[in-house]
Amino acid sequence: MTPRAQTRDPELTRTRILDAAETLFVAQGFSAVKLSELARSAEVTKSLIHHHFGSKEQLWEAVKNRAFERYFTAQMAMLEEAGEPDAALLRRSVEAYFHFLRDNPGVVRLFAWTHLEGDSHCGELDNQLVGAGAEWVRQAQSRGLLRKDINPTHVIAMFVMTCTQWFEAKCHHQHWPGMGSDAAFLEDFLKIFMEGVTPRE
Amino acid sequence: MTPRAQTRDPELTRTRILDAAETLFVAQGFSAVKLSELARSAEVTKSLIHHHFGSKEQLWEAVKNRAFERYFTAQMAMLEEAGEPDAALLRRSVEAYFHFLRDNPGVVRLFAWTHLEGDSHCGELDNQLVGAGAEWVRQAQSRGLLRKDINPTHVIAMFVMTCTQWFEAKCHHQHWPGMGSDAAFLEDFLKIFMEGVTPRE
DNA sequence: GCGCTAACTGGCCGGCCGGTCAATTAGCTA
DNA sequence: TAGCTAATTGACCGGCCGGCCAGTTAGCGC
Repeated sequence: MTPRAQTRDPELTRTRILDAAETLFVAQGFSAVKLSELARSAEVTKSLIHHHFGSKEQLWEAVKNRAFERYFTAQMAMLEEAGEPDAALLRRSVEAYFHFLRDNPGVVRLFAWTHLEGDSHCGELDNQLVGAGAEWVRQAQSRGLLRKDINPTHVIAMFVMTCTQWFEAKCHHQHWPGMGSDAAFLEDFLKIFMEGVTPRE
Repeated sequence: MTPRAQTRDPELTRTRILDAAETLFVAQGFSAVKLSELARSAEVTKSLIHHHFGSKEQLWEAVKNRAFERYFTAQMAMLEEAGEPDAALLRRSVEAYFHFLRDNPGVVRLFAWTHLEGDSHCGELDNQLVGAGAEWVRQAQSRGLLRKDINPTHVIAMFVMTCTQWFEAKCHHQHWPGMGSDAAFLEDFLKIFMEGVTPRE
């Protein structure tokens, strides 16, 4: 390791390590990543990683925490700018979530790795999000905008899970005969979903 | 390794290794599994694993192939006993798929690991399944049992993905406020889904 | 300037990883 | 029963893994 610029910037170093680690962890998962590879990719020494993060496990935690905080704040922002419940809000929320995942494939994979690890921490993080979403559904139900015989949390869960799986298992179903594009699938999902949650007179 | 029963049974040995490997791979993923641990768990020497399967990668392939073949034949059987299209068949298929995944949690995790690896092989395997399912949807559409303005493959994909994600990300959403049981979620999903695919007059 | 703290380096280590190999032996065939 | 094949063993290997540590030095407070 030839000594880099004579200047020290611990904060920058931390983020350089975090960025490189996120890239590698997202791509390969925790145990497949080698610290030596990570050090090379972040252009730092292995010792520096230990200096800043203690151990590989702790670094993994730091990567997850940072990513999920980003996810959480982004979702919170989307939720807040949603405004008053009206008939089209649910549709717009689904579209927004779908596009968010499409534009942040790393988040999807990070979620998937943590699911497989059985790590429920990130799930707890969006209790607030889901709670708020479910509350909105409840209001819409009482106003007669959505059918009343469905658990509000299940409405949120259903579209969140469909969007997530669409991107998580893309490699699996993208070659299925007759499968359409992102946009085409979203459109068909919304047709079924919106029709399914609309109250019948 | 104290020599086991004096009897040799290569076929049994193979399946013992495969079984132990499946358990460990399902639980930890490919790279986190150590051959030494696997050997201990299968009550076999490490060398024997290499003798029968060549390498860790080849063993992983063998595990996946066996599991997906089991999955495939089980699904094929379900498809064949489905019989003639009628209004309730789609509902029964969703329930059957949901219960299959509930009773075979290993399959769900195996799918998830392969998705993260970007392995599309298992996805190709069920092209037949999806093709047959989509064909059934198409027939139901032309008979007026299902609405016609939706891509048949997307109908299949939608319930497959929802069921999969429900079990794959259980640790994530099981503590969400208001989230119900397996049965309650399935019920609500079916309410929305069936209502969404039913034609409107 | 002076000295302290912490960022940073490079060399090192014990352990264990996946894999190999020569030797042994069970079980089948003729 | 002799002989061959392949299942099975245990000792062994090179490599590299995560982690440690003694030493160097930049930057900041005084």
